This record gives sequence, C-alpha cells and structure tokens, in this order.
Amino acid sequence: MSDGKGNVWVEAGFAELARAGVEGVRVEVLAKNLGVTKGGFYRRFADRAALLGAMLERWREGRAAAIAQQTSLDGQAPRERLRAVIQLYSERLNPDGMAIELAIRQWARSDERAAAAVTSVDAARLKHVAELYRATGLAAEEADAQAFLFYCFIFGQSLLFVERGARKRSQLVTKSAEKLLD
Amino acid sequence: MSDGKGNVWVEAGFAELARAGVEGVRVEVLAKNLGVTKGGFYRRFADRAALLGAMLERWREGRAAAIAQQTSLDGQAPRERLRAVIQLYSERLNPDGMAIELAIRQWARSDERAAAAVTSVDAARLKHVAELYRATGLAAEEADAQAFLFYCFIFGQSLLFVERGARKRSQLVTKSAEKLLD
DNA sequence: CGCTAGCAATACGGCGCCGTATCAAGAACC
DNA sequence: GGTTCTTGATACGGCGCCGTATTGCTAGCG
Repeated sequence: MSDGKGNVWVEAGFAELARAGVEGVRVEVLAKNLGVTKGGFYRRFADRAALLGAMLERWREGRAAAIAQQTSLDGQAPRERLRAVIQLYSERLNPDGMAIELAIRQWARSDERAAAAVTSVDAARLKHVAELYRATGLAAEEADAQAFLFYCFIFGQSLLFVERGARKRSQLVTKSAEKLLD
Repeated sequence: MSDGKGNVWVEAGFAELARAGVEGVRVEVLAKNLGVTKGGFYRRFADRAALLGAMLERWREGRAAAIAQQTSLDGQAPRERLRAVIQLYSERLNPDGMAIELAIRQWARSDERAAAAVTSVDAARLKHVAELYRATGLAAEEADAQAFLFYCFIFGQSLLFVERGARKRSQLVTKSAEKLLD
C-alpha cells in the first residue's frame, strides 16, 4: 500500500478535502485539477473508496510521525515544547493542515474507517502530551486531564469563528495558552 | 420569513444535517423521509439554497434565545451556571444538537452565509459567558480569555474521539471542567 | 522497421439529484 | 353546483458524477 505514483491523486485528494470536505473529493474533479482525465485513476485505484482509504492511511501515518517528533524534547523544557506544539496547530500557521484535520473529523462522524483513524491518532496524541505534562511534575491522572484539555483547546480554537480580525484572536490564543501552561 | 409550514422541511433538513452534514440535505432525500414527493417543496422554497438559508436563520435565532436563557443567572452563582452550561453542551446529553453545531461549523468553512451565522452566534456566546466570568470577579481581559477557553473546551471536547468508552471520557470531562472553573 | 505492452484519452451507460411544468383532487367561496 | 385557489403527484430535461470498455499513442525491444 501507499505504493507507486498514486500519490499524485492522494495529494490532489487532500487539497480538495481541505477545500470542501470529503464530499468534495470526487474523481472527476481531481482529474480536472490535475489536468488529466479520469482514465488513469481507475488504473491506480479500484474506486473512489480506495482513494479515500489511501488518504486515511497516509494521514494516520503522517500524524503518527509528526506527533512523535513534535513531542520528543531534546534538551527543551516540557513547557516550552507544549508551547511550541500550540504554535504548530495554530490555524493561521498551518491552515491546510487544520482544514484537513477538521474535515476528517467531520467525515469520521459518519464513517467507521475515518473514525478508526481519528481514534488511533487521538490516542497517540493524548498519550504523548500527557507524558509531557507528567514531565512537568503532574500526577498521571492530572496529566491525562490536562492533555485532554490541551487538545480540546487546540481543535476547539480553530472551530470558533472569532471575528476575522487576527489581532484579537491571537491575543486570546496566547492568553489562553498561558492558562493551559500554568 | 420563517413563516408558514415550510417548518416541516426545515425540521427534516436539520435531521439530515445532523446525520450527514450539509451535503446530505438534498431535496429529494428530505421528501422521501417525509413520505411525500418533492412536488410541494418548490412551492415553499425557491430552491435548495433557500432551505439552507432558512435553516441557518432558524439556527441563529434558536441559539441566540438559548444562550440568553442559559446564562441568565436567576439566583444561581456564576460558577454553578457555568458548570450547568458545560453539562448542556456535553455531546452525550444532546448528541443531535452537537452534531448540528459541528456540521454547521464545517459548512461555514466554505460558505459565507453559514460563516456569518456562526460568527454572530459565537460573538453572543462569548459575550455572555465572559460576563459570567466577570461576575466571578475576573477582570475584563481575563474574563474574555477564559470565555474563549471555555468554548474551545466545549466544542473541542466533542471533536476528540476518545475511545468510545463513556466512562473514561466523562471522567476527563469533569476533571477538565474543574480546571476551567478554578 | 515493425510488434507488442503499457498507459492515458475518449466514449458510454447509469444513477441521483436539481428545478420546471403540468395535472388531478379537494377546500373555500359564491 | 360551479368556479377559483391551494396543494401534492407525476413527468420531464439537464447536469455531475461513477465505473467500464474501447481506442489510440508512445516507447521499448527484437
């Protein structure tokens, strides 16, 4: 799996996923975006569902790798690491990544496969961040709750439509981040 | 607007919205769910977009009313009121309401009208909850940040796929809620 | 220089959905 | 009872998308 050059289609799929959600990733649309016809698509993938599955698999792998890397503190203090992770998931910094994340989560609400991917990614994330909190001296239970709160903030944040003004928002974010890192 | 008996269609629309997102609310599907043909639909609404607009309007109004009511503390202490609001938005308590909320927010990411509705609802919510926090003695700036964090938690929470087990989850939620109400 | 194998383009049938037009049946009113 | 108004059913054309089948182009190889 994840072999060959089907990657082009997967890439295009993510672009459309970020733009319009799962419902937006249609074979013929991707083909048009790529400047080809859908002729070649069905050579690489059995059908649309296969593409979606490949995207899911790729996302899962990518996230797992990213998490491991982002939470490995080489030299840094745990609190600094946590602060950095919040930065990474700020929508302004990585709008596409966040759009994909949210689209997949919405998708997961009505698709078992997507739900499984999200569940496993979330488990990994919570585990790693809880470890960071433990490294700051918190007890296991406390660390778990704090990690949960941490990710609620990360994703909830990009769900809230605070007036498009970036200023007020980033102000709120940094102030809230402080509260999370007390 | 919001006149007449188009309400049946709006209701059916919300049901489908909760189940499958905006893309799922199709005229012919709603007709089938209602046990009628789409013949009557185009008498009440100009087109599908008009239905979506009516749903948005209705949602906006409903939320505005709910917020005002939920944050009016008649006798209760502000902290208790906040705790109660968290309960109200727990997905387990009101799964449909939360599904609609999330579906609309996803929709808002690619639709101006939906974005406007979400923006106005969010503004109202943040304002009211910030007032509650102010009533607990916080300064204006602090209260704003705390309200922001509050709603990040509320919505982020139902975005996280913590293992389907309800126990661990409600445990995390209550523990996190404590942290939010310190 | 043919010959074959691989690959993308074209063409096709089918489905689900949109929106319009037309029609039939009942209610309301004279 | 007849005429108008309302309302839902039926029928239609069109579009976007799916997945399949067929056709050509290109390149590697004898």
